[in-house]
Amino acid sequence: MNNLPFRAFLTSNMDLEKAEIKKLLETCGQQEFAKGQVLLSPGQKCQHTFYVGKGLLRQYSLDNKGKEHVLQFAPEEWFMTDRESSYFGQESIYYIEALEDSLIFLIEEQHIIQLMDNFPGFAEFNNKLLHNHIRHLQQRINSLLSDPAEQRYLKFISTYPDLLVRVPQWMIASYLGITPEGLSRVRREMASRYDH
Amino acid sequence: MNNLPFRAFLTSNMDLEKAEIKKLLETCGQQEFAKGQVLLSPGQKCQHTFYVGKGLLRQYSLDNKGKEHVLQFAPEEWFMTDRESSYFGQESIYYIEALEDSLIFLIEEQHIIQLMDNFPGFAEFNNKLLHNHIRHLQQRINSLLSDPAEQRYLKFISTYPDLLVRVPQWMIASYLGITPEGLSRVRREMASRYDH
DNA sequence: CGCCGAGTTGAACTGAATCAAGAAACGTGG
DNA sequence: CCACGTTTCTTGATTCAGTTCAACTCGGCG
Repeated sequence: MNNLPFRAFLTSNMDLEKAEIKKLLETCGQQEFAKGQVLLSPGQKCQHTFYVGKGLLRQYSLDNKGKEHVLQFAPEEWFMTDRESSYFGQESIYYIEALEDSLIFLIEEQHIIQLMDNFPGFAEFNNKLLHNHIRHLQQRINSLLSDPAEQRYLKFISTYPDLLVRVPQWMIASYLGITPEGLSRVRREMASRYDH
Repeated sequence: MNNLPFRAFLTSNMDLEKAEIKKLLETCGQQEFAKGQVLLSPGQKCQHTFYVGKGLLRQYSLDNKGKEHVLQFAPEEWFMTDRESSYFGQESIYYIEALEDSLIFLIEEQHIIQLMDNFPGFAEFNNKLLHNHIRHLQQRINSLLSDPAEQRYLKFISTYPDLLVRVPQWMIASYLGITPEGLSRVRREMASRYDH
């Protein structure tokens, strides 16, 4: 079966040896999701960590007024899961949805634990992923606390230039914690400053 | 030497065996910090993960207007570190400061890696800590995106009831992403609703 | 006693939300 | 390939939550 995108990513990672990669690829499934398809809904337990081989996922919540709030995006070569749910076994409060037709590799939490127990290299690999995740979350919190809307938008652009063209503007607004109208105005303001 | 608080915490953790605990306690140092003392400043590399045996730490950043923003608090039995710095080796952009006279256990990143390599149980322990950290950060982001100031305050109270009395109000305001005046008004509003 | 940091309060202000409407882009079926 | 409805984006008018600035109180502490 064609697990090339995932295999290539794992191979490029220095921490992992052939045996570990083989074992991981054996135990993980893969599945195609059409644009708009939902991989996880509130109330469900998140069973997998998703690796995005192709396409784009987003995680979002719904507040009590029915408003969506984007927690994160995951384009190619990113992992996405609701760790609150998949690791701690709680019911999730989030949606995970495919924003494009996507090829997803699915890893079960128990297999991650097993691999960690058997391969120190995999434990370090996993450790690195978690630290990376924490780094992003921390930077985002700091930005939400410190920066006005425009700066958050600028940081978003420089961190995720590709998403700018793949994701509708109102979702970016949601990710930034402002309304679509708000982001529209921020953009107009920026543009007007630029051409005098 | 008296490493009892840390030993007790580690012993109560199911993942860890005696040998691992012994090794960890051997390699980690301990130090007392007075109230107000700074454990990490911007520009430095964060060399340690801090375990709080007694006392209270906070991590905060300074924005370009000189305003403080509290990233997190760490009371007894919590770990604190700037993982962006200690793991990725970058210079930190945060302060870590003791809010009370504190007894701190210091663990070096390299020792964590070593323990992970030698003890699968420790890898799982570490894994759990990281997942816990991620869970908190994610919940906070969701709250910052979804909830108005008052709800964020209510969540803070129910999550960290003890901090309410140990931390000055203006720091809690900073943690919540509002001004001290803002929080003062929120509290007045809540109180007035309560006694009619 | 006097000082200083913490908390409160009021008045004016502001960044962003809301509401409503129109324009542009997009997709789908005929 | 066009026609249609739907979604996205923009714009304006209004409202609102929360900020800013300044004054005042309170309690602890040298």
